[in-house]
Amino acid sequence: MLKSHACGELGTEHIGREVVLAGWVHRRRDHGGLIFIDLRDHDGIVQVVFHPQEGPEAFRVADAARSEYVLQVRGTVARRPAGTENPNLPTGEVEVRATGARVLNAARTPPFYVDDDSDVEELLRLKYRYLDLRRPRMHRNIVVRHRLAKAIRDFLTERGFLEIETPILTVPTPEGARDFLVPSRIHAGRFYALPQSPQQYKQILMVAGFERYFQIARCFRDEDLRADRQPEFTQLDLEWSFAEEDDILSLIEELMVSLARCFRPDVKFPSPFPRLTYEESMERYGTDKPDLRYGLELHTFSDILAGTQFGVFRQVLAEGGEVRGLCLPGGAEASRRQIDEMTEVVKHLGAKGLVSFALMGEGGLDSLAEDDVRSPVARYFSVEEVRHMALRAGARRGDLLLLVADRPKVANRALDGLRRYLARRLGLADPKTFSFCFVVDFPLLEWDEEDGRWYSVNHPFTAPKAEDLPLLDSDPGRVRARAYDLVCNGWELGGGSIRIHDRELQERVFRLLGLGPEEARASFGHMLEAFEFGAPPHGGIALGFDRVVALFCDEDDIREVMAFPKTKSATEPMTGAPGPVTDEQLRELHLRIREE
RNA sequence: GGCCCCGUGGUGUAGCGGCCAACAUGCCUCCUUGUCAAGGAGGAGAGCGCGGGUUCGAGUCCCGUCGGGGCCGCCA
Repeated sequence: MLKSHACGELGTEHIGREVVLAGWVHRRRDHGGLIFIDLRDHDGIVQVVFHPQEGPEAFRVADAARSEYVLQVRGTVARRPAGTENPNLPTGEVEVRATGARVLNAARTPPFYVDDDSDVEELLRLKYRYLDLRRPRMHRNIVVRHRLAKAIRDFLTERGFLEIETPILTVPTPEGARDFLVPSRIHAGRFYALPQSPQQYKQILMVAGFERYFQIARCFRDEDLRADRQPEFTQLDLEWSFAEEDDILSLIEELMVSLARCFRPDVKFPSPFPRLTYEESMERYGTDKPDLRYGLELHTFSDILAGTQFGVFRQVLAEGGEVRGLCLPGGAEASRRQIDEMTEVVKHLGAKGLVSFALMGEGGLDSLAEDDVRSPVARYFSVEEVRHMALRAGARRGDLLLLVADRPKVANRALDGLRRYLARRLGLADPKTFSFCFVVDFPLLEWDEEDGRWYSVNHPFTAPKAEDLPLLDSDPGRVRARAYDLVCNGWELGGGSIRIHDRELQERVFRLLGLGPEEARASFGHMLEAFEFGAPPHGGIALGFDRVVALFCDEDDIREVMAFPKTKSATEPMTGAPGPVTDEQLRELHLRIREE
């Protein structure tokens, strides 16, 4: 080894010890007759002092060293002279007095500062990711990622779960996200698909009798990227035979609690995790992944406004739309400009506009008078209507009612966005709270207007709730699934379901999805066949591991917790992926590039 | 597929129709023995992503294009 100690581990207990360190020049402070170098390695930073008398050779090395040079330093750990301790550094009570040093490798001047504070363009960071990852925060994120993975493996191993690998080269499926395809050299015109998740394999493992499976699995989806979505990502995938909803939710709750206690003792979280139904979540928050750290709950006012004089609302209601909205406490004083901004937010999300009512004046709502209601459209609304809405929304004088009228889907999307916008603007979301919750009872199916057919909300193996089975033929849209999501602070951390283990029910669901026996056999024949050989009832869940890590690292973008993420346009600037291939490679794969 | 923001020395920004494109930081040289974003003095370094247009004149306005980012759609 070229080093005896790590820079970051040195402390007062090492005083007097001779050490050999190796690391990078984090910062160099040249006082002419005395040079300080902050030496950084994987574990941290320590100050090295170079005296021309104590180590003339070492001093010459320090004189020539520059940022990011790789140095080996021999020296003695010493207590810093009184008054020169650095409380900002974990090793700040000591320093290493260099007696010898050599340059292990010089370095070009880095394109950006290796420092947490420098705000560098994403492209540059990714192109020089090895420098970006040297920054303490990024470095720490990758370490935390590893520790979380280990903690999860230990937790599940203790509970009898077995980590089993599943193939990366698998078969394309018609349902779900766009597949990444890998052409087969041996079979002309045929393709492997990279797994969107190990879904089918893990269910087959249940049929194989392993009962408790998990995997920290790489997954691939060829869809557009977001802050919380990469084409290549990692799932904590889990499947459990003979388990029911409560077993899986309890297990996941226990797991998250143990991780939070261990990794983020500074945060609060609810116990037990609240569970709300999909319907309730949509009604109260307009989304299936609500941020429960703050209120601003949504309300429906359609019934109150059934006889409204306001033409815009009347028309929306006549067309089957809803008038929904929320109350912004203390918002009555909002400026025209602020309300304009809120209007922009909802318009960007598809709403036609935003109607506001400021409740002015003093006293209870009973005494609310026409003059107390300030609104651009006040003249179309009676005081009674406004009072009723205010009562339902729990509003008081001094508050602001904000209304959107549209198809439920659009109104919810707009109000969810408005709610998050307001929370961000007003700083309502406490960063020291993990507001975990489970959203349950998702609908099984969703009607697609464009394609004119039903789609699985989760995936085709999700079991319907037993009490809703009679609706399967009569009113498929109302059938609820035995599906659940884990949500935290507005992030969908994961989801899963109890699966169908009965071949006949599976075929009914396939039929509803427009898959006849032939097509079903073509795509899922292996599953159907496996289920004929004694499939145990089973269920599972998959958590977005990158999102979990980001949550624990206090990052709002999963790229910050991935070593080598991709850009928004799915490229990898360091290697240049995706790259071109030779004609010979194409020929072997039986492919030809079509000129557009 | 749609909407929005950004693109100026190595890095981060300012400049928003007209003197040699400014500031900070980094870099280089010199000075400096207790700093820790060390300090002081001096210096080099960009013609404003790319292409076209408007104009007497364009980082500055317009169109296109490329790249980065945010959002909607998409993501079983």
